[in-house]
Amino acid sequence: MNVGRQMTRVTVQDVARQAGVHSSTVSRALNPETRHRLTKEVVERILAVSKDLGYVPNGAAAMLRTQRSKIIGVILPDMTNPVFPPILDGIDHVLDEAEYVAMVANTGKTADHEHLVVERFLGRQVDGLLLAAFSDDHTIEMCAKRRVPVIMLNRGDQRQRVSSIVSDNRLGLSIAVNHLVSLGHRRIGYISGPTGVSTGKLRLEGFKAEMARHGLDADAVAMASAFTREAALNPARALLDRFRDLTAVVAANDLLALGLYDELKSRGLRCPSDISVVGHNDMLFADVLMPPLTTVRIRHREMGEHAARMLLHRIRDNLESIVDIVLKPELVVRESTAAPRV
Amino acid sequence: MNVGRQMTRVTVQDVARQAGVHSSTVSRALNPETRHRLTKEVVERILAVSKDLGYVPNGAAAMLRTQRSKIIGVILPDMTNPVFPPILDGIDHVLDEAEYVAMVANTGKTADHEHLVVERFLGRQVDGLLLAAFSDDHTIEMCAKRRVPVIMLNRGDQRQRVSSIVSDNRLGLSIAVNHLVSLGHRRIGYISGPTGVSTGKLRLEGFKAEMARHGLDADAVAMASAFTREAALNPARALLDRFRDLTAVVAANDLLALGLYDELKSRGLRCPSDISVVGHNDMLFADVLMPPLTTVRIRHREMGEHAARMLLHRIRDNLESIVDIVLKPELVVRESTAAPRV
DNA sequence: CTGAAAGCGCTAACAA
DNA sequence: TTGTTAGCGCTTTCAG
Repeated sequence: MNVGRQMTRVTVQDVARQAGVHSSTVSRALNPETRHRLTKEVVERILAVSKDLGYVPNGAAAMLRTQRSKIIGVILPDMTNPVFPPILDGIDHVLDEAEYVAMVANTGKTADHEHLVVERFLGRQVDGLLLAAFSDDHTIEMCAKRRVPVIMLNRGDQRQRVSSIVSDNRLGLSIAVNHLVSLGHRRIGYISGPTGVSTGKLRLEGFKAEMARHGLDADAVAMASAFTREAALNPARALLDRFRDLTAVVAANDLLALGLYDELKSRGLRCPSDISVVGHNDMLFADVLMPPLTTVRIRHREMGEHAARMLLHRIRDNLESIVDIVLKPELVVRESTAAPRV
Repeated sequence: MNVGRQMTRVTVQDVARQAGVHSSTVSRALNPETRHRLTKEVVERILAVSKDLGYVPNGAAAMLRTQRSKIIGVILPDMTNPVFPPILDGIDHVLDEAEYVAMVANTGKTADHEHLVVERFLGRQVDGLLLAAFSDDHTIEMCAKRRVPVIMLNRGDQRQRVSSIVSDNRLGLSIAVNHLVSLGHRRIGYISGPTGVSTGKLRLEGFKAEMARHGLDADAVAMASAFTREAALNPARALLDRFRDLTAVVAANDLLALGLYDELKSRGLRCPSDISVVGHNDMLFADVLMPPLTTVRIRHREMGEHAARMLLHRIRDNLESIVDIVLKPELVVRESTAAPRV
């Protein structure tokens, strides 16, 4: 082990001098890919010296030289939304194994800020981008122009310019409605998320389609301005005020379902005896809500893993093909749904 | 705006040529700090050309030259623990404003892996490190040797080598016990987290101290192997089996409280009528658990913001002084606590 | 106020 | 098998 605090950074040159070789030889010895081209003896000596000196390669220099950073940018709309931590966890896991690192940023809700963050990441030389956010057109164009590999996560690109990995949102809503119908519900409401993003749009379509398939009216629909607990209040009120005969409500995600719970509670309505509720996502703690929430499960961690793997694959093999992976969700029945009272 | 897809990257040289100036002038024009030393006219021309060409500065080159990356490494033990997202959110917010970016990684639980990740981050030239994890001694030494600014978050360094920002854990437990005592409880159990980390250690001490202050026995203590929902099962069982007269249990964090809920439910015990429960952290959704959890609130987002600001401050002003910031937690009374039955 | 020149630390082509 | 050389793109003295 090294003694003495070297104030000045240790470089390949230092290692080379100490080992009595040229710096390029050190570089080769340190790289597992090229190591075999050297004498075993030399490699060992270099490795020993480099450890002894406490050498740490300077990533910036390598980056500049190789034009590859082994950094992946991950852009989320809002980390405090509980669907994202498991996604991030899955991403981290895959990147970690591949010796990549993740740069992570929240983008709030504005396209401008998203744009700024993406630009900042591109300037930091990310090798690829995982977009779980909003993702406005401008952003996607920018990445395309710079030829930066991008995978969209949890949301799809309407114009099919980039690969994506999503849950089958129409199917998810079809499953949810179907469950309620099979319990005997006929008057079913829907709290929709913003339809500007694919998740919101497809789930609403899924709801309407499945209602139609059962010959039911899909008139009790109210829009939330965001996929948050708070944003559910207004649509929940609208629904409950205007459609007195509803026996069940589907929410476009679990956070909206939770906001609906809040409103039910403040009106003294009981779930599921007065109103059945179905969510979507099976977010963390959906099973310990009051009551435990019946919902549609997405495997978020796997989604993150898949996305990261796809991206690395694209980077390494320089693929250009665009694919959409659609994961199939499944129903999780808990205590927020029951047969309607007669 | 630029037309034509430049396959090759745009550099300062390109901008310089196009603007009819030298690359160093471009550099000066692009840097707000040095911009004023140039003719207004020249600056404008350069800015226009650089936008027109779609110039994005190469961070790797700047990093290599300036020896500063504007990257902060953030190391977490486990992103899926709901205390961390708000912390990360706070960090992100501050870094974003300062035009820094965050590299984020999970470290699982092993010191080896943590070590590896920190080394990887140092190699990537992070300007500073925010450690919310485990943080074994080795890691801290390594950072100290390389003179990388570090702030520990949510955990303190026993040996006072680095600055930290934590909640007052002893006070937190004192508040929790005090609340139960004031409700009339005398036989109170405790599910402790691992005492290898400061959070676990200090909370246990806080529990014991406060019990002693009230002249109560602190004999009903069981250890969990981790701060997770699952890890609460064994200690919960041990406590419930061995101490039949308990009327209340404090858990070292909310996840452990949740695991205790699980065990209570499987035994048909009701909370709070049979057993009162108090948690710690006021994690996301503590208010919608069944029953809503009485707990001790830590302002996690603020903690993240403070930590990030402290770190940036240290980096910019090159301070060496070590400080510990201790945030005061507060009690949040919900429905998991009530007076004991007589 | 602007240009010239050097160099951050690394790697990859080419030579030997 | 190893050394030489050049250069990635930027910033920053130093000159002028």
